[in-house]
Amino acid sequence: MLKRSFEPAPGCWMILPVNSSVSTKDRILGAAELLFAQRGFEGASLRQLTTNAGVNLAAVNYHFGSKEKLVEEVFRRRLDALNESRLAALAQVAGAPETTLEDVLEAFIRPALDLSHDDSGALFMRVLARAFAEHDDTLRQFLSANYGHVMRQFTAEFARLLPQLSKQELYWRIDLVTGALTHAMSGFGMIQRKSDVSENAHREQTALHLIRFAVAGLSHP
Amino acid sequence: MLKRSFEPAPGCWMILPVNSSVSTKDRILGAAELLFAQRGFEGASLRQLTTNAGVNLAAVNYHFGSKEKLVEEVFRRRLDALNESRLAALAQVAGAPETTLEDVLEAFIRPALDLSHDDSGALFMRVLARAFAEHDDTLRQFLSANYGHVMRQFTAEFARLLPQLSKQELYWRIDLVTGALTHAMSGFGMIQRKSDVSENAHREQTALHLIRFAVAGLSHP
DNA sequence: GCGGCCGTCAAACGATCGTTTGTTGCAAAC
DNA sequence: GTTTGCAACAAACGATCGTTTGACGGCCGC
Repeated sequence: MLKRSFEPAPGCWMILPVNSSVSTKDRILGAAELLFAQRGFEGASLRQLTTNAGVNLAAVNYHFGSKEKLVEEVFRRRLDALNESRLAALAQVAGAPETTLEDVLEAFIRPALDLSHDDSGALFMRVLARAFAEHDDTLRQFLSANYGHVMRQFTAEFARLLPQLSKQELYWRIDLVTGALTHAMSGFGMIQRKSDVSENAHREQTALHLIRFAVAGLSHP
Repeated sequence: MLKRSFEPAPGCWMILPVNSSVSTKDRILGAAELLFAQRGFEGASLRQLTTNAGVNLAAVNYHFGSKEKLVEEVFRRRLDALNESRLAALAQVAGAPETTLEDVLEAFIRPALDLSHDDSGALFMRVLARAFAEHDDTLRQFLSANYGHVMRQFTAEFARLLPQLSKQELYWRIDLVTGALTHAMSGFGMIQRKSDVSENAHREQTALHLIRFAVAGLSHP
């Protein structure tokens, strides 16, 4: 919207408004991520949200149209990048004869783990887990419509690597693995890393745990 | 409270007030379970809830004190019975030399699966999954204080059967299994049973899937 | 310098929230 | 017959919700 108004003069000096060290829109999105994670979509009020963001109450409806649209935008901002990374990682291994289950799972888990690196990314994982548990039809349709193809591509690759499983059996196992991963990523930090372990080493260990667990759950006889 | 007023004349004709085929309290609890599953704790209003239950708006605060206490009572009613069943089933196998991982997991999963048999029980599992995702401190403390000992007993038995795992490793795996099971039970019915399979057979199959998956996740090398 | 647009703001809108109040009907206790 | 206590009810409480409005100021193209 903001960018649209600059459209008549395309390219070049599109420095974006200089005063926006962090733009109002982004401040709202950041505050929304935090408050949605803490209080849920219904529990987070726009007044609390805009106060935390340091912007006017009306700014949400001005920039996003409604609270519901804001929720969608919070998801879109993160999931666009996340799923792009996942698909890129998957593309590097999909179809290759030497590809293992670990490789595919790594392509799925690693981008999410990287996202969880900074605090706000970890918060988003909580938001995502809440959304899963909500069983809200509007949100599920939005997620399915915009990102269903990612899940479908991964499923296809799993099916290739696990030809002995029936479709029914494969769906069951993927569903269970998804549950475990969502749960683990949203509770990230519950199993505290020891102070003598570096952040990087901790993430590496986490990825190992998740992948080994998922491999075992997917491929058991 | 209602029963207290009948206390002076104990026994015999305590038919309970005849008009209460279903008491007001239970009607509220039932409607709450449904509405909490559909709209969450914040999203469910007492007006909608009491309307669905066919009781007066003030009845909730009269019988339960507040909305928050009602939430706790919804959990207590189901979890008391559920965990009693789990502990009873665990007691039958815990410590025995011939006990397998499957036995312990069966003791944990079967009561929840039986609860999900009727619709309202399945709804409760959704409520439980939402509560997990909410990360609400009040609720978590309540759950931990009242039912933490169940998890602890099961963990101890898992530790006995998986002596090769470090404590850290065991916690990781139990956490992941918990996530998978919660996810699966809350989404119960997403993988539809075929019409030519009986309800009982479907439940049996579900239990098998869950247990095999959990065994693989817990005991992989 | 002027007009038009955009982002921000305080203020208010009607709706709905959880909770409280005061009354009524009714059955048990005395 | 009177008193007491419980349960249900309509009505209202103040607070807070998402959203809308209209005014104000700064920046652009002209």
